[in-house]
Amino acid sequence: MTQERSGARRSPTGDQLRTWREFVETTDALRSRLSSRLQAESSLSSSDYAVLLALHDADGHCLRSSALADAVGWERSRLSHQVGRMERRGLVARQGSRSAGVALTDDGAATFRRASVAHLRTVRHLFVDALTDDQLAAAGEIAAALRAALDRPGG
Amino acid sequence: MTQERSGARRSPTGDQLRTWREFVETTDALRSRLSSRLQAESSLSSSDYAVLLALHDADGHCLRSSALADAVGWERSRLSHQVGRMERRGLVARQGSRSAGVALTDDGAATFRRASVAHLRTVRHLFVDALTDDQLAAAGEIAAALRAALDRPGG
DNA sequence: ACGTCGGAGTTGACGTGTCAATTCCCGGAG
DNA sequence: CTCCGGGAATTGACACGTCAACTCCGACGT
Repeated sequence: MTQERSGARRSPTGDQLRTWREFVETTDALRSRLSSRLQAESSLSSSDYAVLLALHDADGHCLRSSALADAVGWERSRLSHQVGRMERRGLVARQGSRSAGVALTDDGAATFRRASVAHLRTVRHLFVDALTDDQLAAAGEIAAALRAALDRPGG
Repeated sequence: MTQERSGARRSPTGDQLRTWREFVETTDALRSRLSSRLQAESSLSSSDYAVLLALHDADGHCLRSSALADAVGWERSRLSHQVGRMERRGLVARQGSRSAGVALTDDGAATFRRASVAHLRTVRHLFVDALTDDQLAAAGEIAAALRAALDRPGG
């Protein structure tokens, strides 16, 4: 990897900072574009979609809260609020008492299937097709390197 | 499900989708890590920081709302709410009547300077130092390519 | 059996982002 | 001068995320 450049902890150079800003602003814009497309096409937020996806992939279209939180990688309380809102809209249903699990309703499953077609097309259009094969591969490596830095103890 | 023959609008392949998910989840995690560091070190949100940065760079530490909205790339109403909150905390001040502009207070300028040292160190640590020189360059190219796709008419 | 301990799940309060009004101000037409 | 149109800026209502309580329930030791 990058070896120690002279000073231990000095600021990024102007070029590095420019790259950083371009990178973060663009990924932000991409995220928000995808989210508003999803909203416009299917009346779902990205969070809604993440939950529907996790439940759709799950056995019996049902998961316990903790497994679901794990699958989407969220805090418990965030999930609880999210599931509450989705339950009000009829996309999911809580099973039995306190800790039985969350299940996709038929409506939720149908909504997800409809949404995912459009969503995947958008992903292809704005990400996959926007990059060359080399760039796509590089994007994967960059993500892995960033993830490694995040997971490093001092991260 | 996926037909081989239809070229134009088919779904991403499994590999492409994996890369996408890894990419988006990692950039998300990076963003949220930076944001919580900033919060812990300086009691500023990323939005606060963006506004302070734009004003700090501005002539006279002051900008009209529309110029500021432009600089940070936000909706007007989002900016208005944000400035209102920051004004309550004494970081910025609205000038005169309705549309004169927003200025950095001394407190805001000092807070920004203090925050930026720590923030830039974190950026260096989690982004610049996490990537090889080649990866950093590739990140810039990827951002440019994604930006181009976003800006394209049909985007 | 009884207590109590701890983790899972929920709730409430609050800061934040978005959308749809609404207000304010300015410049031109009558 | 007065009225009107339109853009800039603000506001309100609501969806969302986070943090800190709080509730529930089952496991364990005695």
